[in-house]
Amino acid sequence: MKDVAKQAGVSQTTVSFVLNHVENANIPAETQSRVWAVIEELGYRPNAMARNLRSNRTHTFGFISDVVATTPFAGQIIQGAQDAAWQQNYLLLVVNTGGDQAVKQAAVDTLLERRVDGILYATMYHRAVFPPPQVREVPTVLLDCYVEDRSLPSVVPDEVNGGYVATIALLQKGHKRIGLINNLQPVPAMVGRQTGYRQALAEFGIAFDETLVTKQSSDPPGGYAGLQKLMALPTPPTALFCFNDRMAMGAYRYAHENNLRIPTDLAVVGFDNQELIAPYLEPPLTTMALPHYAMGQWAVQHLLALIEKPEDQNGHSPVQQLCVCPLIERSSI
Amino acid sequence: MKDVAKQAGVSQTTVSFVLNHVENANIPAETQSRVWAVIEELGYRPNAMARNLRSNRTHTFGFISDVVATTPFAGQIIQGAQDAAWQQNYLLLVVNTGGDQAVKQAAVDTLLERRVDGILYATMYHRAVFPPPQVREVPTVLLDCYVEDRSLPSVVPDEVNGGYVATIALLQKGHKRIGLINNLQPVPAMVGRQTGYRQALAEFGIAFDETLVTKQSSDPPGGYAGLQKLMALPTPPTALFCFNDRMAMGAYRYAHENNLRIPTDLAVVGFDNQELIAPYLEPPLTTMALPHYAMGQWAVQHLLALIEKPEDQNGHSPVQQLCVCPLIERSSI
DNA sequence: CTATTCTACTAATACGATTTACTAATTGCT
DNA sequence: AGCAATTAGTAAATCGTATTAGTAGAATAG
Repeated sequence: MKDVAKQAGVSQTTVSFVLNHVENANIPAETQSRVWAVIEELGYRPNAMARNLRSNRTHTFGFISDVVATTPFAGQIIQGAQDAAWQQNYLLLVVNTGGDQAVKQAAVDTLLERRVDGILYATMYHRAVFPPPQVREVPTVLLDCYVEDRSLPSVVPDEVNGGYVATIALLQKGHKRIGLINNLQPVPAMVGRQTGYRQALAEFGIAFDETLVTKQSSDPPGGYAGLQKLMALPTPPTALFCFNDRMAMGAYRYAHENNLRIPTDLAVVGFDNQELIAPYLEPPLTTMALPHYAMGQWAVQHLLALIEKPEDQNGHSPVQQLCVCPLIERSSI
Repeated sequence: MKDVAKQAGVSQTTVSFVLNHVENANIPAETQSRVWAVIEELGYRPNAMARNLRSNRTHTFGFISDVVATTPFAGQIIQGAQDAAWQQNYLLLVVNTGGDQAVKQAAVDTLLERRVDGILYATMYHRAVFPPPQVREVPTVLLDCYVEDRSLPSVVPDEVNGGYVATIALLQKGHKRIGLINNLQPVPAMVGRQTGYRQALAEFGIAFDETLVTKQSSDPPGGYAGLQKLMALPTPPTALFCFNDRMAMGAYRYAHENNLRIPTDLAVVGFDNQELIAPYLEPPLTTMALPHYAMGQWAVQHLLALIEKPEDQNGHSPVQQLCVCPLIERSSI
């Protein structure tokens, strides 16, 4: 910067002013273009560290997650966050902890040392978390997770609505007996989707039949076993809502092996819209998409809002945002 | 730091010395523990920006990629890089360009402004790239990609060996007619794997039969069509090597529909070890894994080497590292 | 007993920006 | 013409650390 100043015949202060487009610095256009020309000529690149040190802003967010970056499930979370951040001239410092509590702690410490302007704390699937307390030293938003006492802002999929929409789609095709192959673990997705399922049934005046829901491991074998069990019922279902696409994959297998035609004999809707599975099943699977990209975006935008106008926050309890899961229609219902 | 110094009754310099475990500073153990105690007490956290500014090292690498973070294909690349970096006290600043050249340019500029110690330039799949020339201002390694003139170090999968190993696995089971459903685009993976396939055949004294290789789109329909074509041959193959698991998925479908039992009537080996597909096909698919994690690790380690001892590099042309693809044995051969 | 080395520190500077407070020259207004 | 306001800048302080060059006193060597 000193060199630029010398070469342009101005002070270093002036260079800083033109570089930052300072409004009331009264630098005439002519001088400005002279400075810019020298900047170009010397290939000057401002030093972000010095700038950050002085202005006490890094334009960087920490992105902490268990294993998000790794999995085929939630890469879009990062993508959404990154895109939104990039648009506002922010960058993401990502660290995957692998679920290790000590690493989580160390990660938060490192990020705070580096003076990130905020923290995104993400998980691979929707669940409760217990982040290290230091995250509260800086604006933080939870991504695809939440704390029990809701003392931090969070964004998660609207599981209830997801279950509702999926079931409604089946009901609208005239189905009256709809099986639900749910997850074993009582995670929010499992509980929420079943709630939505019941809401939809109620809306169509159909009584909830406990025998139509079965809990299985959340993989293809689970889906296979689930459908097997449901088809053994006195009045088997004509439609099926699976907790996820992998289970739907197993259900498909059972259907094929037992000459059940999809969607004629059995309509199927999945969940997750797994890009490697759903479109390629035979027939292509109708399923609910998780709004990973949108959640990532929302998290960054909210973080920015918290930073720009913290006063908006005053008095309100931290936002707990729900993102809707869109129905992806293919050919299985 | 000043506050710590005051409270501990020493100079700021001394605090800095104990903080950094400076060897020949002759700070007696007693003073050191006094300082540490105050650090603890005040909850002092060093300011990385100031430190970086002074020492001109950020302990940060830029990770630029087209869409790596996003895809279910290569998330492990990031994971490997991140783990290796974390171990050496480095963090990753990731930016996904979405393949846009202007964004790529801007990304490099931003990272250089932030004075990253090095750049990792990654792609979703093995191919040639043309990174912005400024990456050369700082140590850079190409990840899962390379430049035509080999003027930058790179690490990519050993495609030839991969094709070779896959084919050998089939040959060792006694197969003599092995079909190859390859990709349409002449990418390194397509060319390399076919080369390996031919090498393996040659080693077993089997003549290359052009009619046994077909090029198809790299998705399940492509695999389906490919197998269909091969089975129409006068002497159809008894084994099949697919360019990837998704094509193998399509081949499976054709096999099932035509009462070809796997592996009895037809042995199949895929490529990619796609975690959502390969283990869940019926029977589980034997396939080649891409060494994404290992490549990410290697890239970071090489970057560190370039930084620590740049002199090792003198005279040598940039390393072009190949990583072997391990065979993942399941039940399809 | 003096000269040297060692121990345990500290003062001051530099890293590369941003920002505040100031000034000299010009312009505007009555 | 005389004073205020505006224009076009600049000097200097500051952000929080690392590091160099030193220093006062104690220990050791000759």
